[in-house]
This record gives sequence, structure tokens and C-alpha cells, in this order.
Amino acid sequence: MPSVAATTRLESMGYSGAGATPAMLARMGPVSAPANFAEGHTIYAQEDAADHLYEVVEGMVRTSRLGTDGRRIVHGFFVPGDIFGIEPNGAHNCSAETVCATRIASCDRSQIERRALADRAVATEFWSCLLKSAEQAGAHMSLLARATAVEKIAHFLLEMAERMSANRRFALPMSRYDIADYLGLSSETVSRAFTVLRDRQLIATEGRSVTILKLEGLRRLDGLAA
Amino acid sequence: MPSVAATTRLESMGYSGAGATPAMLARMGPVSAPANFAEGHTIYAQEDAADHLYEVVEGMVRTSRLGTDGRRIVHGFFVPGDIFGIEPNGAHNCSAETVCATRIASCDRSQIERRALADRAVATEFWSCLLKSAEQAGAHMSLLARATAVEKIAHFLLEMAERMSANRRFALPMSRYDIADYLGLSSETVSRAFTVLRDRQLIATEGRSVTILKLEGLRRLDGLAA
DNA sequence: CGCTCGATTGATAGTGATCAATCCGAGTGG
DNA sequence: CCACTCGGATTGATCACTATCAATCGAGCG
Repeated sequence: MPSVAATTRLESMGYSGAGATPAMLARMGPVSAPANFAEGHTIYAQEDAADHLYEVVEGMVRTSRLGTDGRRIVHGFFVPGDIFGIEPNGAHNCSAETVCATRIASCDRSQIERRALADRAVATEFWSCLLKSAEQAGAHMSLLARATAVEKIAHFLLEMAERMSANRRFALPMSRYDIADYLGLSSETVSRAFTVLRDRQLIATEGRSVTILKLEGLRRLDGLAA
Repeated sequence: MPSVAATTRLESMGYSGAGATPAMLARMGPVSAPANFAEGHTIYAQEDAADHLYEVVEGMVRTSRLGTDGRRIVHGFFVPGDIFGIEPNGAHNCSAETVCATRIASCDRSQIERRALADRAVATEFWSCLLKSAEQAGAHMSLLARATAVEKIAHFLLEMAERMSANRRFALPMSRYDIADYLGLSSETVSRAFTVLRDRQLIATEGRSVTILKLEGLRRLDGLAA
């Protein structure tokens, strides 16, 4: 999979305004100027060398993995401020694609590791990235293992609202298929769960944008421990 | 949950002989003399301060988490040579308990971090621990999201055989309930999946020990990507 | 010896996948 | 400008898988 540069103008897509500059990565080392990518662009593919770290500046990225039988699993969605691409062995386990028009900053992994060995603050920052992603993976495992479809969607909406720092209304750029593969459901079941939450007056939907009507109602459906 | 010292003699339990000394941790710093714990002992509880790292020297440890509604999720099993207890925020997200009589070495986390900042080899070792656990979490998410009960058990057996470096026959110290909570199944379904694999002549069972009869047959059931 | 807990097996019900049809919005070409 | 098309979203009907309820069995233990 080649890395062709994208051209879409982001300002016209409605996803501007968030973090316009890379924050996390910049604290760790020299960062390339953010590059623009169109929707559906592959940043890296499964088995590619894992020699860079990336930060979403604007838009959204998903990481996913294909099973031998064609089943797809979406491992995560990344919003502005999130770092992705940290993986072991020098080879990626997942591929990363843009969910919508997206601006991404990147930086050489070996450079960060070199700096981390010299600078205590960089090392701490790097660790906290790793630990944070491990923590999220753990929470997600709990969700996949034991939650019902409606619980999964409720949790997903709360997670997305928090990560996109949206109070009530926010746009979900990814498709129902993406959400399904993230939560281990079929796209039809995702649709039905949205319908259930809408019928219960917990959310309102308008295309791919969602408004949370009863935060507490959603939280009650989210049976994860504190 | 207090940390009462255990007394069970391990030699008499049939789990001796593996790695008799801590290997991984020792490469990172000074390690306490391994301590013995009886089956069912809590090493640390959810919400405890995460100020130590641990290495299983002998036996087995599971990490798990309780949902608000009582549902339990087992996040992982740790065999001799595995490190556990690395978590962010200074507070554990999971609790850790011994699955059977177990010998555990531990070491101060702050000490490791201090050494990692000074010693390149220690830092690399520490990162590879973190990356390895992130990788395993990713593989496990795939399994939880998309595999059937029989596929989950087949994968689980292959994983355990490899991690316990057993060729064909090995003992599974954990209960069916533990396996169920690890794979997101009920204990009955775990039993039935074992029965299916036995009926298909892929494995033989004798109490909690398993013999793999047809490695290829199990692998065919394991639909994860390479 | 009786108790309890874990494992297994059976019967039944519930949840979500699958197959299928329709609907809708955006982009396309006449 | 509008019909056409195509992919995503929604809803319906049915089926398969797994949870749940229940009973039995066996081993370890007091």
C-alpha cells in the first residue's frame, strides 16, 4: 500500500477547529508538518515497518486488522490529540486508515527513542502513551467480552463524546460498519441499538451526528467498574 | 484486600521445574527474593497503588476486573517469565490473584523507572514489556470480538501451549469459570467447547490437563490474521 | 460419610447474525 | 435539471449460537 499524499481541503468538511497543531508528539521531539489525507487513505498497512509515530491533528483515524477468513476488527479510533502507530517488533499488527479527511503529524520512532534515553521528560511522555493505550485496550476487552449490543453502543457514545470533548452534540464520522467491527457486532445490530436508544429518548440522531439527551440514562447502561 | 504471606509448598503441587529464578525483571533491576503464595491469594486489588512490578517465577496469576453489576472479566493469565502489574496513574485497573500455588518476584516500580532513565538496556527492556502486553491485548480483542466459542477455546489452547512451552500435553491450573471470564463465555459453553474438540479428536483431556492430538486441526480453527 | 464445589450434560429461551427488502442521500451522466 | 445509480442505513423475518436454568456426577475435604 503506497502512501500517496491527499489533497482534500479540510476546512470545508466541518472537522476543523479542534487541535490545529500537534501537541503530544511535539513534546517528544521534532515533528513533521501535518499532512492532509483524504477519506479512506491508508496511512500504513498490516506488516509494514513500524518506524514512525503519528498524531491526529484534525479528523479521525481507525486502526484495523483482517482475519484470515476476511473478518475485520477495528482496534481503535483516534481523534485529534491521539497518538497511534506505536507497535513492537518493527512491524505493524494493524493497518491505519483515515475515516474522513484528516490531518496527521508524524515523527521518526528511532528519533523519539533516542531522545527518550537522553531526556527524562520525553521518556515519561512516551511511557504514558504506552500505558494509556494499554489501559484503553483493557477497558475495551471488558466491553467486548461481557456487554450487550445496547450497552456497547451506549458506552461507545459516552467514550466518543468524552474523547471529542463534546458536551451533547457531536458528529460520528465513521460508518455503521466501522462501529460494528469495533464493537464486535453486525452493522444491522448497531442500527437497531441506535434505534433502541432513540426510542428510549436517550439520544437523538440526525444522519451521522448524535445528540445525547439523557447522559445519566446512558451511564446506567455502561456496566464497567470504577 | 490485605497481602498475607502464603505458605503452600510448591514442590508438592506439580508446578515446579520451570523458570526457578526471575529472568525478565532481573534484567531491569534489583529483585526481591521470590515469595510463595497459596492458591486464590490476592496480590493486589483493583484501586490499589500500582507501585510494584511482578514476575511469575512458578505457578500462574490471573488479572481480573469486576463490573458494577458483578460481571467478572479476566484480562490475562501470567505464566513463569511473564511480567504483570504495569499500569498507569499509580492505581491498578485490575486485581491480580494466584490461580494456584505460585512463586512471585517483585520489584519497586520507581526504582525501575529510575534505572531506565540511566540505562539504555533497562529502558529497552521496559518498553518491550509494555509493547508486548499491548500486542497481546490487541490479539485478544480480535478473539473476543469475532470468534465463536469453539474457535476461542482452540485459540486459547494454542496460546497456552505456546506460552507454557509445552509440546503436546500440559496442565491448565485455572477453572472453567476463569477460562469463561477470559474468553467472554459461560462456563457451560467452555465445557461444551472442550467436549466438541474432544469429540473431533483434536484434543484429549484428563481432569485439567490437556493433550493436543492434532495441532493443525486446532490451527485451522484459529481465524486470526498473520 | 455427607458436604461442597467444579465439571459436564440436557432443555429451553434470548440475543444477535444472517438473509432480504426498502429507503435515503450523494454523486453521476444524460 | 432530473433520472439513475450506488453505498450506507434502517427495518423485517428467520436462524444459529450461546446464556441460562436445571440435574447429575465426581473429587476433595471436613
